[in-house]
Amino acid sequence: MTQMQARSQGRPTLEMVAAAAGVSRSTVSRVVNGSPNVTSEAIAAVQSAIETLGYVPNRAARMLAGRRAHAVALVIPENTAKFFADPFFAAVIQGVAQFLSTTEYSLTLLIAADADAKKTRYFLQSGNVDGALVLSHHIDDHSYSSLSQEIPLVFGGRPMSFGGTMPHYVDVDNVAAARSATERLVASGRKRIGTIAGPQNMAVGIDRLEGWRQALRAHGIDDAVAEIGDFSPTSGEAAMQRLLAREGAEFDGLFIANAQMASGALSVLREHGVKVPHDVGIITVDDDYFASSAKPPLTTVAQPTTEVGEKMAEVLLDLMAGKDVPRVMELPTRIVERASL
Amino acid sequence: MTQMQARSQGRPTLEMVAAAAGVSRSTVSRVVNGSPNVTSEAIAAVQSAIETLGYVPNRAARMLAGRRAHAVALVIPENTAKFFADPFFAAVIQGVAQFLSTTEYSLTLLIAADADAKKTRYFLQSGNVDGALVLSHHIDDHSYSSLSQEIPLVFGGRPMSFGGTMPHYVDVDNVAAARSATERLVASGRKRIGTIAGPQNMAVGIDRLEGWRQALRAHGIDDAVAEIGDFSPTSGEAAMQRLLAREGAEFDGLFIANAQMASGALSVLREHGVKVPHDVGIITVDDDYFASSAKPPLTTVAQPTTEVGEKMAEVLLDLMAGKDVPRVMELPTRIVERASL
DNA sequence: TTGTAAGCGTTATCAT
DNA sequence: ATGATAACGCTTACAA
Repeated sequence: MTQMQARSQGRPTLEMVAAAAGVSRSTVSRVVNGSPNVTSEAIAAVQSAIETLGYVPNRAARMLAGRRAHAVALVIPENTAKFFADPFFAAVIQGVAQFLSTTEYSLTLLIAADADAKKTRYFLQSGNVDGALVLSHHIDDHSYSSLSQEIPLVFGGRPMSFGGTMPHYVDVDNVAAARSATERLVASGRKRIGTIAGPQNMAVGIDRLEGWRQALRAHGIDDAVAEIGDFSPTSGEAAMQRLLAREGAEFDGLFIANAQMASGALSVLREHGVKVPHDVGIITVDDDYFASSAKPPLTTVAQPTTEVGEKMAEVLLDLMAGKDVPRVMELPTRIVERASL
Repeated sequence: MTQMQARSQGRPTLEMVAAAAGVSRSTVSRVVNGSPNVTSEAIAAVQSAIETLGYVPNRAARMLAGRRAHAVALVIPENTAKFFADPFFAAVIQGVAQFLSTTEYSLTLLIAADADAKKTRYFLQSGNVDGALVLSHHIDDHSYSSLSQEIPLVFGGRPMSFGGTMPHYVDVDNVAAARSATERLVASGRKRIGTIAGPQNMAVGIDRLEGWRQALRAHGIDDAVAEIGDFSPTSGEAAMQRLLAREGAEFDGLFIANAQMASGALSVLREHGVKVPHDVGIITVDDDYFASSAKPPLTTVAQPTTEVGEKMAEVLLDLMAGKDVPRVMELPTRIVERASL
C-alpha cells in the first residue's frame, strides 16, 4: 500500500481541504484561524470544502507548528484530592470546565503525587499545556508557585507559602467572611461565641479562625471556645463532642467553618438535647445541601462556587493572552438567612 | 537573531541530547521510548545527557510523528455533571486519575454540552486522545456509544441505550446488589418491604428497583410501597414524606437506593418518631460518609468506588493496546453491617 | 546496534 | 489577499 492510499484512509487534512477548495494551504489555515485577510469567496469555498470533507484540524500539528497547546491543566495535589467530594471543590471544578468549554481550550486533569513532584513539573513544562490552575489546600504546597516563572499559573484559594512574589489567585475573603458571620452572631444577641475551625494547615482554615477572632476581639468576647476539625462532617461531630465535654466552656453561639462540619455538629447537639437556635445559634460557611438540608436549615455565608472556577479559568486565559491581571481576585460572599440563628 | 540562537533559548530538543551524548537522534528516541535494542553504554550516555540538559520530550511532536496522543478523555455529559459532588462519582474520577498517573497517559476532562454534541465528537476524533472514558447516567445519552467505532471507549456504569453492539463498560451488578440488600431485609424478619428508588432514566435507578422487585417476588411480598427520588438527600426526604403520607402503606423495612437519599429519609423518620431499626429496618447502597455518619449508621451495600475508576482506565488502556477485553466487567459489592437493620 | 532520512499536519515568514 | 516554503521536534522504516 502506498503512502497516498494509507493517507486517504485517515481523516482529511488541511491539504485536502485546500485541494477541494482550489486554494492554497495557507488560505485554508487563515480561514480556519479566522484571519481577517481573506476574501469572502475564499472563505465560502473553504468552509464548504471543510463541511463536505468533515475536516477537523489535527491538534498535534497545530501545537507543534504554533507552539501552543490549546490546553490548560488543573493541578490537584494528592493531599487535596480527598476533597474531591466536597461540594465546594466539585463546584469549582465544574466552573472551570464550564468556562473552558466556551473557549477553544481543553482541560487536563492532573492529580499531582507528592512523591514525584518532578513528574508534574515536567508535564507542565513540556508544552502540554499553555497554563495551569492549581487547586491546592495545604500549606506546604509551595513547590507549585515557583512554576509561575515557567508558565502562567492561577491558584484557587489563597496560596499559603510561595517563594518570590504572590502568585495570581482567586478566592473569597475568608477572614472577612468569618468576621461578618461572627458579627451576625453578635448582632443576634449571643454573648459567648465559640467556633469549630478548619485545619490550620490550610489558608481557609486559618483565615476563618482569624476572622472569628477579629470579631470577638472587636466586641471584647473571650475566644477560648474553639475546636479544630478537618472540614468533614465526622470531624464536626467529634469537635462538637469535645466542645460539650469541656469543663466550664459555655457558649450560646457558634461559628462553624463549613457546612459539612456544621451538619455533623448539629447531630451531636440534637443528641444532647441542645436546641438550635434557642440554646445556641449557629452560622456556618457554604451554601450546599449540607447547609440547606440540615435540621434546622443553616444560616450561612454563601460563597460563589462555580464562579470561583470560572473566574480562575478566565484569569488564566487573560494571563496567557498577556493581559495585565490583578494578582488577587476576591469574589463576594453573602449571608443566607435560615433557621439556625 | 539567528534561528540557532532562538532555538537555544527554548527547552532542549532531542537533537541537542543526541549531540551531547554523541549519538544519533534515533538512538536518543530509542532510549527515551525504552527500545530494547540499545547498548547499555549508549543508554547511559543518553540518560546522562538528558539529565544534565534537563530534556523533556515535546508531546506535540510525539503526537504528530507517532500518531498517538498519550492522552485519554473523561467525558461527562452536562446532565451528569451535577453529580460531581456525589461521593461515588468523585471517587470514580479519582480512581481514573490515580490509575492514569501510573501510566504515561494524561487525562482530559470533557464536560459535554448536550447542545453541541458535535463539538465533543470533533474533539474526540481530532486525535486529541487515544481513547475515552464515558461517565454517563442518563438513558438518552446513546449518542456516545456510536463513537466506539472511531476510538476505544469504556463506559462507567451500564449504558442504557446504544446503537449496535454493547460497548465496553465497568460497573457493579446493581440488580444483584439491590436483590441481596432486600434479601438481607427479609432475612432480618421484615415482612413489608418498601423502597425509595433512584431516577428511572438511569440504569442504576432502574436496576436497583428491579433487584428489589425480584427479591420481593421471590418471597411473595407485595411491591406497592415504592417512591422515586433523584439520589439527592433532599429527594430522599421528600420521598419519605410521600411514603409516610400514603394511606395504608405500612412497612417495616426499606431498601433505599443510595445513602444520600437514605440520610434524608432518616431525618424525616426521626421527626416522625419512627425508630430505626426498631420500627423499620433500613438498608442502602454506597459506603460513604452519608452512610457511616447517619443516625443510626446505615447498613449498606458497599461498592468498590475508586476501583471502578481504576478498572475503567485499565480496560481502556488494554483496549487501546489491542488486547481482547470482555465487554462487561462487573466488580463485586459487599454488605457492610451497621445499625440501621 | 546504530544512523539516515522521510515524513507527521500545521503555522509563520516572506514574496508576490 | 494569496501562495511557496521553511520550520516545529519527534518517530520509524530502511539501510548499513
